[in-house]
Amino acid sequence: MQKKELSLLDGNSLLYRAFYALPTTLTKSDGTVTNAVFGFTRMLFSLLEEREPDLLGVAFDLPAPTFRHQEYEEYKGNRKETPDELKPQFRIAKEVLEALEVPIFEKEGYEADDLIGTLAQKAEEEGYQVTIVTGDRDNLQLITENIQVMYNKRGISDIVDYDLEKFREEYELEPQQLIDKKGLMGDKSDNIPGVDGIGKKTSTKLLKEFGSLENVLANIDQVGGKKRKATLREQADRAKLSKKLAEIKVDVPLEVDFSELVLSDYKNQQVYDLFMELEFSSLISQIGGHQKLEVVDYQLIENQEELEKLDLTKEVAITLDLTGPKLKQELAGVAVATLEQSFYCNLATDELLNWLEDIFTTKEVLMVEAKEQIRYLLQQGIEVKKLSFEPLVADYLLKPSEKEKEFEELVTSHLQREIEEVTEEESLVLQTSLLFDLEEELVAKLEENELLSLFREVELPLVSMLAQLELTGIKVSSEELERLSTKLAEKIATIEEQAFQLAGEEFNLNSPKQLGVILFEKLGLPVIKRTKTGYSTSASVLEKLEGQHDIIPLISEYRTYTKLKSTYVDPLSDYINQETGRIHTTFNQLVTATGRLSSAEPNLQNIPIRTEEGREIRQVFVAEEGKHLLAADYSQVELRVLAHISQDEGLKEAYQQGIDIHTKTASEIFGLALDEVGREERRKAKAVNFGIAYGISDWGLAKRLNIGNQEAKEYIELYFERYPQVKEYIDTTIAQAKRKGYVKTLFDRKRYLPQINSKNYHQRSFAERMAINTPIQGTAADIMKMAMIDVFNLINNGEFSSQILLQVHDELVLEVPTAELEEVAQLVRERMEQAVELDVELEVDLKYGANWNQMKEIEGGEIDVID
DNA sequence: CAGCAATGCAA
DNA sequence: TATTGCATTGCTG
Repeated sequence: MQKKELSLLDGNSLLYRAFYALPTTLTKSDGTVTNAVFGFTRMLFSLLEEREPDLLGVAFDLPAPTFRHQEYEEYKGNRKETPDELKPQFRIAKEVLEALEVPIFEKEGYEADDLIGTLAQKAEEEGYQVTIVTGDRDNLQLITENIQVMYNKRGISDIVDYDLEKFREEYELEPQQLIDKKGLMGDKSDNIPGVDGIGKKTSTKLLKEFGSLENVLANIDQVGGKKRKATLREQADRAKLSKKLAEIKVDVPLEVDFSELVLSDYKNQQVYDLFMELEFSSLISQIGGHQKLEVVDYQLIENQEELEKLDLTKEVAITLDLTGPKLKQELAGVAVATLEQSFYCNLATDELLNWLEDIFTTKEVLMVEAKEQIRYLLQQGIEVKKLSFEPLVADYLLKPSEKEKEFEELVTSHLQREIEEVTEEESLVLQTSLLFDLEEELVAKLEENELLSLFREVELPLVSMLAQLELTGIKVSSEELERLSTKLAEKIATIEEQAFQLAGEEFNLNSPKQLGVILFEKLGLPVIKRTKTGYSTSASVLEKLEGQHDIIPLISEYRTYTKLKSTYVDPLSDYINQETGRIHTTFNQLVTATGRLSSAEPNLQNIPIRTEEGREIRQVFVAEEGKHLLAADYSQVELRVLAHISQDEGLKEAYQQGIDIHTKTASEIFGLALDEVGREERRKAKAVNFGIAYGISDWGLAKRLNIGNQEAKEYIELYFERYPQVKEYIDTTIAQAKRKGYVKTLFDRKRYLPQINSKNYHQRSFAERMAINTPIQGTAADIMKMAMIDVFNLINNGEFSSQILLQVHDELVLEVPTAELEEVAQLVRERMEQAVELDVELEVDLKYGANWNQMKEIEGGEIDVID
C-alpha cells in the first residue's frame, strides 16, 4: 500500500515570504492589509491541489524566548522587527487555518522549526511520507528518505523540491551535516557566529574530510593552514554553540495523534464566509461558492418554425455562441433567456441572423461581453437598438481599479453562487439566464452609488459605439510602412556601425546592461543614476552625458530609431486586416481606474507626434480615396476641468478672456506682463500647470524641468498663491478622500483609494496624488465619452457617411467624405464643445488631411504659437 | 516560456 | 519623489 502523505508547513516563514512577495496594496476595502494571508492561503491551496496530502499541519513560532535565546542572548539579535503591516496578519492567517480545520502547532520556548522537526520524525517512525513546506533553508537538515522539503525560494510560487538525492547533489553533504556546517560557517540571518574565516566552501571541505564538527575539532592538527588551526582552537566553543543553535530539535514534548491531522472537507460555509470577509474572491471561486447552481432547464430549438413561434418578453438576455478570431467569427448558436425560460438555438447561421435582426430591433437586450457580440452583429448588418444591461461594465463602474473580471467571478462575488461545470452549451444558457439576477443585483448597487445614470447614459451606449469603431478600423498604407521600415533600417545600421567603432567593440546596443558596461566602465563616463540592477542609461541620463563622448548622441539616435521601427513601424503591418486593408484596434472600456478608454493590439493611442521622425509614422494612417481624416481635439480639457471644479477665479478668467493659460501662469509665477513672457518661462509654467493636475511635488517638478528643488518649490508656492482656489480644491479633495475612502468625478464616476489613510508615507502620498488627479482626468474622460455619443448620434441621424475611427483621450479621429467635410467638421466641433456645460467654455481644434501626419487647421482654433 | 526590469511612446 | 495607459527588448529562472 502507498504510504500516506503528511504535509507540514512553517507558518512563520511562509507568511514572511508571502508578505514580501505581494504588494501591501492588497487590502480589504477598509484598508486592512491581507497580502501575506492571501499569498499564504494560495500557497496552501496549490499544495493541496498538487500534492493532495492526506494529513496537514501548520507550525508557528510564539513570541516567547526560546531555549536558543537562553543559550545565546544575541540569537536572531539582528532581526528587524516584524513590519507593522504583517503583524496582524498572523492572527488572520490562523483564523483561515481554523476555518479550514487545519491543526496549528505552537509551543512556548520552541520555534516552528522544532515543532516541525519533531512532528516530521515522529511521523516518519509511524510510516508516513512527510513533506515540509518552508521558506527557511535550515529545514533541509531534516531531510531523509521519507522526509522531503519544499523550499520556497522567493515569491510565492518559486519553489524548489529537495529530496535526499537533490540535497546531496547540491551540498555534497548529508542533511544532518548541515548543522555541523552552520556550526562552522554560522548564519548571518539568525546571528549565529560560527568560526571566523570559515564560509561555505571551507565548511563543506572540512566536513567532507572529517564528517562532523566534533571530529573537525578533535583533529585540528590535521586541518590545513596555521591561521585556521588557531582560529578553530580559539573558537571551538563558539562553534559548538553555533551548532547547537542551528540544530532543529526533534524531541519537543508533543502529544500527537496523526489521525487528527486528516484533512477535512475544507470547502465549507465557514471558509466561504471568511473569504468573503477578507475579499478573497479568486479563492472563493477555488473553493466553490456556497450555493451550487442547478443546471437550468432549457429548450433546444432546432428548426426555424420553433424559433419564430417563441413568445418572448420585452427584455431578453442573449448570448451569441461565437467561435474564431476577431472579425472572422462564426456563429455556432444562440442562447436566449427570459425571466421564465431559457433556450438554446442551434440552427444555420442565416436563419439565426434573420431572427436576431428582428429581436435586436424590437427588444431590450441583456448581454455579457456585449462589445464582441455587437461587433459581430454589426458586421452582419444588424444594429442593436437597445443594450439594457452588461454586467462587466456595471462591475467596472463599481470597482474601476480592479482587474477585469470573468463572468464567473461576477456570479460568485455578486450572487454568491457558482457555475457548475457542465457542457459549453449548458453553461452558455446558464450564463444567459443569470443575466437577470445580475441585473437586479448590480443595478441596485449602481443606484446606491449614484452610478446608474453614468451606466445607462454613458457606458452602455458606448459599448455599441466601440464595437462600431473597432469594426470600422483605420486604413493603413502598407507601401508607406514598407518605405519607413527600409529608411529606418538603413539609419540604424549606419549608427550601429559608428557606435561600435567608437566603443572599440561590438555589443548589444539594446541591452542597457551591456551598454552600461561600455559607457561607465570601458569609456569611464560618470554615472548619473543607478537602477535596481545597475547603471541607468535612460534618455535623461544620456542627455546629461551629451558632449562628454561622441558615442552618446549616437546611442540616443539609435534608441529613437529602433524604438520607432520595432514598436511602431514593423508590428503595424501584422495588424493590417487583409480583407479590409485596415487596422482594427481593440478599445477597452474596463481597464483604467479613471474612466479613460485604452487601446491595444495595436495601441493606437500612443502613436508618436512630438518629434518629426516619430511623427512621420502618422503618415501611414490614411483616409480612403475621396475622403479625409478629420481630427478634433479638445484644447486643454483637463485644465479647463480644473478651472471648473476648483472654481478658481484666476484660472476661469484666463479661459474666459481667451488668454493662453501657460503664458498666464508664467506671468503670475515670474511676475511678468503677459507680453514679456518668453519661451522658457512659458515652458516652465506649462510643466507647472500639468504638474498640478498630477499632484505635484517639488522634487518631481525639479526633475522634470532639470532645475533645483528650491526653485521648483518656489514655483509651486507662487502658483498656489496666484490660484488659491486650486490649492483649496486640492486640500479639500484629499480631506474628503480620507474621510470617505473614495473620490468622484463631476459625473459621479467613483474611484476607491484604500491607501489614502495608510501609515506608509509612499503609499499614502501616492493615493493623495490619485485623489487629486482622478477627478480631473476622470471628468475629462466622462466629457469625451459623452461627446462621442453625441457625435455618433449626429452622424447616424444626419445621414452622413462619416465614421469615427479613433479616440485618443482628448481627440477624435474621423473619416469623412470630402463632400461633407465642411459640414461635419463644424457639427463635430459643436457637439464636442456643447457635450457638457462648464463654467469655462470647451474649445475644440479641428484639422483635416489625407493622412494623420500632414493636417491643416480648420479656422478658429487657438494656435499654440510657441510650443 | 512566463514574468520582471528597463525603457519609452501617447494623453 | 507627477497621472493614466501599452509594448518593446533583454534577461532570468
